[in-house]
Amino acid sequence: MNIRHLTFRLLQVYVAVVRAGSISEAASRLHLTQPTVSQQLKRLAETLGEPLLESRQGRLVPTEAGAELYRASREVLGRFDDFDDYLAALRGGERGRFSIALVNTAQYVLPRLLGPYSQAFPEVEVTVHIGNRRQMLTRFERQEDDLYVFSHPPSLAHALAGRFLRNPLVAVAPRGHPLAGRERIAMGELLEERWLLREPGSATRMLFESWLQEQGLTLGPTLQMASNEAIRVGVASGMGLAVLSEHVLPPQHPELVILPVEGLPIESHWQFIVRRDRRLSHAALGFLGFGAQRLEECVETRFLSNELPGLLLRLEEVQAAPSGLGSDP
Amino acid sequence: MNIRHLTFRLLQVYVAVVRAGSISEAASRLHLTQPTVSQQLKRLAETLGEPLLESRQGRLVPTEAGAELYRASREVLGRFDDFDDYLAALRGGERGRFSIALVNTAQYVLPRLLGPYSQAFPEVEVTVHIGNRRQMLTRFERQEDDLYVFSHPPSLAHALAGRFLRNPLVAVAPRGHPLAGRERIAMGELLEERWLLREPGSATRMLFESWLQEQGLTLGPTLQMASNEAIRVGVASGMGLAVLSEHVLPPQHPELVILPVEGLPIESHWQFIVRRDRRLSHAALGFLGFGAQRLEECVETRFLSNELPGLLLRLEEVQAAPSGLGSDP
DNA sequence: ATGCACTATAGATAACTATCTATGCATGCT
DNA sequence: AGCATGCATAGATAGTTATCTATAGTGCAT
Repeated sequence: MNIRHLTFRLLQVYVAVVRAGSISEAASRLHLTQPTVSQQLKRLAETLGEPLLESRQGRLVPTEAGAELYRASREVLGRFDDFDDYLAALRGGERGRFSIALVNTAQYVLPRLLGPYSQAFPEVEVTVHIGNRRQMLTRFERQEDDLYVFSHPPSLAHALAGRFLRNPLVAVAPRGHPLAGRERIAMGELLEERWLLREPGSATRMLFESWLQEQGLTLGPTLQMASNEAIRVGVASGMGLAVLSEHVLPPQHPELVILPVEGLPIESHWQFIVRRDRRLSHAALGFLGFGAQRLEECVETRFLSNELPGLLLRLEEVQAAPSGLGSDP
Repeated sequence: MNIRHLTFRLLQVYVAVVRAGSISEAASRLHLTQPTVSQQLKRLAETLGEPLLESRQGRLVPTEAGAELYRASREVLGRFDDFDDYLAALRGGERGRFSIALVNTAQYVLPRLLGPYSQAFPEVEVTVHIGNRRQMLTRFERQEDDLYVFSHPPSLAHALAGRFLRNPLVAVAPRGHPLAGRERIAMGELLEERWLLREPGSATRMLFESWLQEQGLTLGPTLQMASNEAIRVGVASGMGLAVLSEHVLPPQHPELVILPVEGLPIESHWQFIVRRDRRLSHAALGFLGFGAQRLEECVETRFLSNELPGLLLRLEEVQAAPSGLGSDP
């Protein structure tokens, strides 16, 4: 038999006939004329090289071969119905997978959004990659992920961005610091202190350094630690001062104080970055949609800055019809 | 998605592409040109409304939807390969089912053929119906079975016949019968004996009675029993005489003797009868073929009379191409 | 025997499919 | 920069399919 020209439609028609036990009846159920169904059947039987139905007491009954074809057809059609459901779930963003790459500092906050999302969409597999800004940039260049979180986005030539959270950088000092009570402090007064800095390649450090440059200031003694946590604990235990994202501080932080330095906090925003040239998975889109709607419930109001609806709109323009392949940059 | 125009061919092509990881490679494996495959893919993706493949480092890799389609396709194609095997087995007569209707007396002999056949083709389901000639005729009229075994076939207008076994009817008497030693006996001498007869509608009785009529004889006292076995035992225990198929007698029958009556044995043959208007199942054909080849090994040589090869030839002429339906008389 | 219900066949047509060759475009290696 | 490789698009064509209307044949029930 030549399977090539077998269509699913043909199987549907065949199944309908077996169920109806009559060609005419099947035809009317399928909204076709009787000769159409007769012919389809004939062609099917010829394709398979076996008669499929016999008339028995006025009712059409499958032959041995026909019965097996009926079984096969039902399985096959059922399998494709399942596939259809799967597709629907994919499209609805209820299922699938996406990966998201986070700049280190954002890991303190993103779970607030990811957690509720995963609860709502347990069938979606999310992969989270975390590293410093430089590492994330590499991933971005290589297009390894669906979504990226940066505070300062890289070139937006191939990407779209949407802010979703304020990320203020503040100066912190240990609780007993001499200037802790002051209403206003000039940065100049602090240059002789020892400063704890993140490693080069970190976004926090980059922001702090370019701020210093703007102010025309240069730090005195510094000490480098590759982790926000380590720095926070270091400051608390008197090793020095630091500029950190407010999100790094626990809600209660009795052993630390925020210094009211003039020009601080450095205002920045975390944003979701999406490559324009990579098709976004439905699941990732679903996640952004979830954020657009539910961000308010997930993060503290004072940090809120939800540009996600706008991002989604722009995405819709970019992501259009399906083609055989997703394009490759 | 519209499943209607989905062909198995399309799925085969898709599977080939996923396996090859490249359109060009798949095309060459399929002996198609690359644009052909490109287009098929495009159409497939459009039918399903989702992109199926992405280019990743020069290799085509399925998307989420594509991966699921690949799974579904393989299952579905596999299912139809199985179906194909099933068909092949059906065609080869290795599998399937048929039913055969036997005149009572034939049940002593047909198992000799059916037994070895079933051993050789254990996947074929055989149904055997047994009854007297009249009952079998009814089944024949109603076309309830694939094969029939008669000694005298009904009208052959709608049927083909092929002899396969001699069925001589002999007169039997109890061992001590006064005429048992004689070399030749005239039927006339036995008319006053009591005769045990099968019921009306039995073939054995019919043959005996028409033979008597030819001879211009009439029986004296008779006694009717609806079973060959009962009659054989009845004769052995002195209830009377009988005319029975030689096949009814066990190989050794010390308590019975065959009387050398003039004009006996009545010669008849069992034959397979096949309706011309009913498609014969491959399995039934296989059974006849088995008989044509192996009958010699299954029955005693003195009963042999194998016309089955001829019957098969005539059948081949009648049974032709497959049509959507088997025809209905 | 007459009619009803069902199936098969014929003939027509618009749409679609499979397949090709030729060509253009992007990517990545050297 | 240039070439090789691989994919996409365009245009052509023969063949196939889906579907219809009209009509003929068949078997069952009255």
